[in-house]
Amino acid sequence: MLAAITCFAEKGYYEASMDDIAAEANLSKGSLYWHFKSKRELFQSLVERWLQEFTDSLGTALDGAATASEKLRTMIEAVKRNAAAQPELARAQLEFYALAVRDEEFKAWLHENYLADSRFLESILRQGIEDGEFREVPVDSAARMIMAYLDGALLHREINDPEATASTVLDEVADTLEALLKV
Amino acid sequence: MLAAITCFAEKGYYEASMDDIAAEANLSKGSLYWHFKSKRELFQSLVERWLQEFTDSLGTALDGAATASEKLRTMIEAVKRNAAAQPELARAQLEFYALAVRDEEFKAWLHENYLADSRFLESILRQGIEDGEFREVPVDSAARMIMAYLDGALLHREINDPEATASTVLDEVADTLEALLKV
DNA sequence: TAGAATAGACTGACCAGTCGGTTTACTTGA
DNA sequence: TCAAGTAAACCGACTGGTCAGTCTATTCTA
Repeated sequence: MLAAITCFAEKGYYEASMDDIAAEANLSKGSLYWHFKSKRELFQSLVERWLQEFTDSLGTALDGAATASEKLRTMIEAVKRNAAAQPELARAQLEFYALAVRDEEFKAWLHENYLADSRFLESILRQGIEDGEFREVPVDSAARMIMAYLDGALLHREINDPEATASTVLDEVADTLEALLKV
Repeated sequence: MLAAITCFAEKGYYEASMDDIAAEANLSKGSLYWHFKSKRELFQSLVERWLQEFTDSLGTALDGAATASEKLRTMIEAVKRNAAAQPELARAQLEFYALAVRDEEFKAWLHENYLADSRFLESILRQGIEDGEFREVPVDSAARMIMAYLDGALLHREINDPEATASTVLDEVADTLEALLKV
């Protein structure tokens, strides 16, 4: 699976062949197909693991964060950790979004995660507003905004500034969000 | 080229074959290759036109807008008009981003546009801050934030809410930005 | 009648997925 | 203790299909 991430990130889903992946993994094609019944399934398990890891990482990240902006930062910290743990994954992620547009199953997975993250963000925002820490903005659209901003920033990094680390980009996101949300 | 947009939007770059496009255009493959020397070149001219149209649309959009938030709205209006004129294009756009990650020429085009749009947004933000209309935020990161938010919102629409029109999404973006930026 | 435009059969490369056979590691029972 | 058994894991040649791009022949059109 590591080999697959490497190949997909380097060449993209369509241009990475199963032969490439097998070679990268020092495996024969036959063995590769012993473990995964198709290219799609291989990609699918990659995504499954990625989504799972992110959810876990987010869940544990909540401990200890008290104020809403601390929670927000902690959440972005989790994104950072994930990005740092597997830098190639960011590219594979874009590939995945492009595929998901045409794949109902992938789309459903992403949507589920999207809803979960939305709710999570909304609760943070609600708390922040109640505590007088954040401005009074509609929590639903603000939550969507944060998620769009996050994904958009990582997307733009790929295109406009591949040298920048995800970490740097995410620090700016955190700062900007705080500057915009705080009273 | 319309046929190509349709096919790329429906199937994606790799799964849309030149035969598909020729059929959609009621043309033979030979004729298609008489007009475009390769699949990449065909896609390239699509993007070229799209970027050009957006730049034009933006340029003319400036007339009549006085305050910074009016200008911001006018700009988003331009994005809306473009999206409305060719709904399939939004999907092709995501496809294009995914390709651009691995194509230096495409990447350079996007980057150029990105820089131009950044500068434009920064000038709007600067004006808004000077006029006391917007809060005092760093204009460079705020400009990046707006662009990331815009692209992110359109991306998320594809995945999470394909039924929503680009128009609806962009209205929310405009409102949210105003709510966050205004003093 | 030249050359712009179209037609569609054809080629060659590539690649997902298969298949028959081999190796490795582990169990079992005499 | 070890030979036989077995199943997980591996190997890579092969197949069938697809598709970008080519080529030659034909039809408009000015």
